[in-house]
Amino acid sequence: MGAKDRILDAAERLFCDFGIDATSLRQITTLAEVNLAAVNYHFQSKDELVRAVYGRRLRPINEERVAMLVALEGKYGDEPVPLDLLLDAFYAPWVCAAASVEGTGVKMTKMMGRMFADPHPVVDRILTEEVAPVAARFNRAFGQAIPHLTQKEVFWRMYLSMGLLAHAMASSHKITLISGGICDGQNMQEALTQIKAFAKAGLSAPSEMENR
Amino acid sequence: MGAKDRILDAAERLFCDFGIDATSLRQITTLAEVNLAAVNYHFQSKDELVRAVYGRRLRPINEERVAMLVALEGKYGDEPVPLDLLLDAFYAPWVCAAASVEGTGVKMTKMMGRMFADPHPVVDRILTEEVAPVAARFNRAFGQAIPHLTQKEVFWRMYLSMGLLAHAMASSHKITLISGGICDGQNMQEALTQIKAFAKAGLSAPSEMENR
DNA sequence: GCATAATTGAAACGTACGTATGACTGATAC
DNA sequence: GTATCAGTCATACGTACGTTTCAATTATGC
Repeated sequence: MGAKDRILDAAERLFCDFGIDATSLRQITTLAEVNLAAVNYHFQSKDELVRAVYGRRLRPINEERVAMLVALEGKYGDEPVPLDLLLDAFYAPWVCAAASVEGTGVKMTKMMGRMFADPHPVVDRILTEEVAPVAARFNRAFGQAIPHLTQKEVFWRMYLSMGLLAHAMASSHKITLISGGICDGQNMQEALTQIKAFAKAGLSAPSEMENR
Repeated sequence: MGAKDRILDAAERLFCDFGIDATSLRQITTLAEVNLAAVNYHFQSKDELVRAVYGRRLRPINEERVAMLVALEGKYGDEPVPLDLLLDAFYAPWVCAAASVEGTGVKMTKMMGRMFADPHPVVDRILTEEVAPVAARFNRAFGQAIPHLTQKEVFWRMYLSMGLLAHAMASSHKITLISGGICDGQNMQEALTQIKAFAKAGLSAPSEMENR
């Protein structure tokens, strides 16, 4: 494995554990067993390295999400796609990706879940570039699946649904702590089951606008 | 207003916008118009300043949450408190606190919402000290309000309910962006309405365990 | 096999960080 | 009036940061 990939792996692992700001290039290059200058050679700056680290994971995830959505829309034609299946396309690729790197000991989920809360400007940019378009794509499908809601409500609920996953991912170890071990936040299958049940009910809830 | 409070205010404002790591003591003392050494005089270190900044806001919020819960439990006796009212006690003090400092231009919500995702060790400690006990207190009440769930499910759903608020708080500006201005994440009343509707349905969803 | 390009190496750059020091200020107490 | 003490100040300390430099090395094309 080349130096470039070793840097990406090391950076990812450290970003997950300590965050971007608290991770120095020297920590990264030490862990990757490459020279310090290699980062600025292969990437141009720390910011570009961050983009590369996120992009490497986000791109395939989002491609799969859109592919699943397109397949569902093709299957159901003009009818709305059932919420269950929509949520699978929305959530499952995240969990699969997380599971696929789990063996390496990388807690990718924490880094990904942090995206929405991270104040780092680079993360804002990554979110806009990589995630926002996919969200917009899904928003239409959710709108058709829950037609009793206004457009505004659909946005809100889809956004909150993303938040459920982000929260569970970002602070997976904390539910284990708080619950005294009853819940296992690291078990992504268990988490996904809970999240999906919660999100499905939340999305289907009656409109708040109707009552006015 | 004394130097100590001016430091707290300045630190809070900067932590909200840029995060803890990306905020230097020099930025804080410049904004607060105090000498650099004042931070280490009034607080002992940056870490202790962080604790003070969070504690100043968290303590009254959590006191009010518990007070509301106690009042509800007193009123309903042995009967379970309705979920609606429980959620009010759970959520409302946050929103009130956020609204009360809104006039100062401080986006307290972002800092608070970030708590669950922030990898900074000091934040972990704050969460354990200030938030975890209150969460445990509410968990019992939620368990009684949704008796059709297992203990494990109650934990999960309460945790996800906290996540909804955290997500909306931490990334309030991002839903405005993504939705193209249709939703207003800064409008905490609008957010609270959406979050409560979502959380109520999510919490009340049928058990996933029953189907096995 | 040799010219050329790509990559790595050790070391230094300037800057910024959190913290510590010791002199100075101004009020309060006796 | 002077001793006391909380608070402020300018300044320096040591360390670590991201980035750059340029020579040394390795791989590639012909």
